[in-house]
Amino acid sequence: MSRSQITRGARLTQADVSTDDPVIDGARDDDGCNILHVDMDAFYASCELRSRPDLVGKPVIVGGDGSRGVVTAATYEARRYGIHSAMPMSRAKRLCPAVIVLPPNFALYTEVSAGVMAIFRDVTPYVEPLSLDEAFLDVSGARRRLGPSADIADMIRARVVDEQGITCTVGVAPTKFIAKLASTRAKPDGRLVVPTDRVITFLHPLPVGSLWGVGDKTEQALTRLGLATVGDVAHTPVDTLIRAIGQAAGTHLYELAWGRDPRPVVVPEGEKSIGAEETFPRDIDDPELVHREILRLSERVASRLRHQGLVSRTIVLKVRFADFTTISRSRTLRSGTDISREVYATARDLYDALGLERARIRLVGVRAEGLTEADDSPRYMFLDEPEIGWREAEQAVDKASARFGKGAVQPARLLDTGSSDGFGGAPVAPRPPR
DNA sequence: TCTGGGGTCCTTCAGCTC
DNA sequence: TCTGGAGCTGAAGGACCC
Repeated sequence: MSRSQITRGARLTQADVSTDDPVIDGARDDDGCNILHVDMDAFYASCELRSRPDLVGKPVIVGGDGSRGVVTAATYEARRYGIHSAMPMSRAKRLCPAVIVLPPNFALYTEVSAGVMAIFRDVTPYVEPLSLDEAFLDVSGARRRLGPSADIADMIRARVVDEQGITCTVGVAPTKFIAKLASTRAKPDGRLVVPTDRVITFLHPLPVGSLWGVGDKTEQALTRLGLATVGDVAHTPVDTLIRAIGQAAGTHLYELAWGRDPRPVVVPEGEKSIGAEETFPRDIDDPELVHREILRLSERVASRLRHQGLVSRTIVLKVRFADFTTISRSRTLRSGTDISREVYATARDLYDALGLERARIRLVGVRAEGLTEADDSPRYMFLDEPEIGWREAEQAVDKASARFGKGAVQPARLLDTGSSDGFGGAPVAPRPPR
């Protein structure tokens, strides 16, 4: 997306967004519309194109290029070929042989995201990020200072282009759910206001898959009931929905279908779990290789725990087999831990307890749940545990990694021994500081 | 066609305590 | 002492989101 394509600060007209939409704004009819949903357009791809202007206007996708990679983001030019995110890379290349594939650069996306979120927090303290590239904003207080919600939305769009060089789309509505639908409808590089009195008109013709929380399985269940649109769901007795899809989902969808979504914009308190997982380049059946991968993942998870000053009480091991069936096993510890060695010991125990004999494994994952602040968490010492132990040693490793780079210091088992297992190792010798 | 990686939430079931 | 129910917690798995 080039800057020249963007009508900076301009109010959208009906034609800017859609020519056949019965509820498109264009007017200042945004009373009661205090919620904004801001969504970056093809975020990862847009970040890449900032430094590669030669690729603007071309079909570009971001994603892993290995045999099992999937598309993480696609420019709108690539989407014209039917490419979308989560699609296997092999299929994307078949659909568009000329597509340009870029590897993901999450450090860059995190940096751009921080800049964008800072713009949001300039507008209102009530910002609820959903991911790196989207957030809800409650602007009910900011309206007194900055004007109508639609104007605030346009100001945000202009600032994101000016300061970060990418475009975004904003949905403006009385509730989070409708605001999100509005931004989806107005994409890319648009803004759509759905006033309170037009919510039902906007909502009911949409397919059931538009409802938040309706994925493949739920859509199939609703289709079996003969429900195709949101309006169909709204006119179905809630008990029928509960029988088909469960208590929570049934009542939730019924309320959403009538545009009722009382959830406020919540400033997040912190993460609830931290995990890492890895799909092997090919399915493996060697327990030693699985142990090594569990060690590598445990190191990553524990390092992130220490970095964020958190400890975890529950360690979860995830295993996906060659046929894509997935199981998980968990164990709750006596006290929270941020020690790689303990995370690994627990995850490895869980794996060994499965008693898998040469089962073909596609993926393993390690997740830490039950997170609390390390300072608040009591630590139970064992009698044979030295006062200065693994925790201090691993903190020293963290410092070395920060100075010399990731992988500068790591368990000997993870060093590349020249084996031909295909998973390799990490850099061995620490580099001297410059 | 052949499915990544990082998360959250919900449901179900089992075990424990009162 | 035994038994059943309620309530809680942990574990496992599924579905969903970006």
